[in-house]
Amino acid sequence: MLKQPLVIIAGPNASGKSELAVKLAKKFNGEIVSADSRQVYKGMDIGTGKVSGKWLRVQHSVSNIFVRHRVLNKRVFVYKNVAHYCIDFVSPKRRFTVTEYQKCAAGAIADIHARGKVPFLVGGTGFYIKAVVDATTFPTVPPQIKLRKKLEKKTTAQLATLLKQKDPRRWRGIDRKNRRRLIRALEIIYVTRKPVPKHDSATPYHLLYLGVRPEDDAVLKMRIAKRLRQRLQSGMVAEVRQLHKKGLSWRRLDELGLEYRYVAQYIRGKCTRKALGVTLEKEIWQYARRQITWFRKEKRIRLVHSEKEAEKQVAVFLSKINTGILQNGGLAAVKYNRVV
RNA sequence: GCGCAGGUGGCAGAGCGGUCAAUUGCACGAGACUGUAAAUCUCGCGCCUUCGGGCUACGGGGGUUCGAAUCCCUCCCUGCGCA
Repeated sequence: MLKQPLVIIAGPNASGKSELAVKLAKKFNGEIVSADSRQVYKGMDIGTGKVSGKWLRVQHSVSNIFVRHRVLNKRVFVYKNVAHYCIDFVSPKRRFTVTEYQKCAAGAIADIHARGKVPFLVGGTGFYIKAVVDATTFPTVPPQIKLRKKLEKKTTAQLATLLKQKDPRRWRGIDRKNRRRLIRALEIIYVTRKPVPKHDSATPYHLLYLGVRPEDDAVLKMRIAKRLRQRLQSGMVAEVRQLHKKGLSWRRLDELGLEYRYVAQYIRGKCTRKALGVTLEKEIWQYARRQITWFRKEKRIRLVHSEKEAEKQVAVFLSKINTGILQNGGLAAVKYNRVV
């Protein structure tokens, strides 16, 4: 079977991924699959920089002979007339996980392919992107709350020793000071009664992996600062208040990180408005650094510095792909109808 | 001008005769990442190094001592109180 194309657009916070993606998707008959661990949540809009799309009913009228489509009358998140998937669909009260994301994204991609369109995987969550792009297999052990509580009582050193006994191979590779990882590894071992399986992964797609990142750190910093100011001015605090009112505990908000963590602290009177701005700007920058570290490691990435360059890359990539779909112009016509 | 309290690495802030290139936190830098990933975690952080060590350092200068960031004198600066 032929591999289907997948265009990835990755980059740190505030690098302009979303807008670029929409432009490219429009131009190349694409649809967007978001790869953002926070934009999946409903009600988290301003703080995540979610595009201001709407949930619309969509009729996919596919006129493509290769496709036996199945999606009819589905609701789709649409922004600037481009469909977005894996976004704005889960309750923030719940803890969403990579595997769930993986299923959602893989499904969306298959669906987009089935309709003869090009999927654009766009986001800043490296781990999520990797899970999809390499179809990583995760051990099928869902989080065991009770077990975790028990393990949580042990010291980090104890956990490490335990893991060393049960699974030396995993122990060798793991970050031995990271309790969260140790606990998960042990959890897998206890449930499956076997060592943690080796990771296997293989790309099921033809990839074009694009990276966006401002040439200069100073530019990125400025963009972060500017964006933050806008968020704070346009209801960021109210959004967090609203989430809390709807039942998100402070603890949960803290876990959600960045804006959600620090605005919640501000609301609880733990810092002044001014201090909030300062810390957040710093924290977001640090986060961007972590993202960059992740993507730096990804050797398949091609850095693009402008919209033009990105367009060119996509054009060349798609023209090389020999699926027939793109050449014969059998592109699906899609209509989005407003849902009340 | 007098009295008191201080001046330590980018900042905050320990140390108060040797084991101090100097606890710690923050900032900064690098990195990890097998169902929380905006999370979680690690390492580095005066200068040089053949990684043994070497050099310059705790406001400036001078002293005491085998030895000072730590004690004394003096100068400069800062904060508080009195003028």
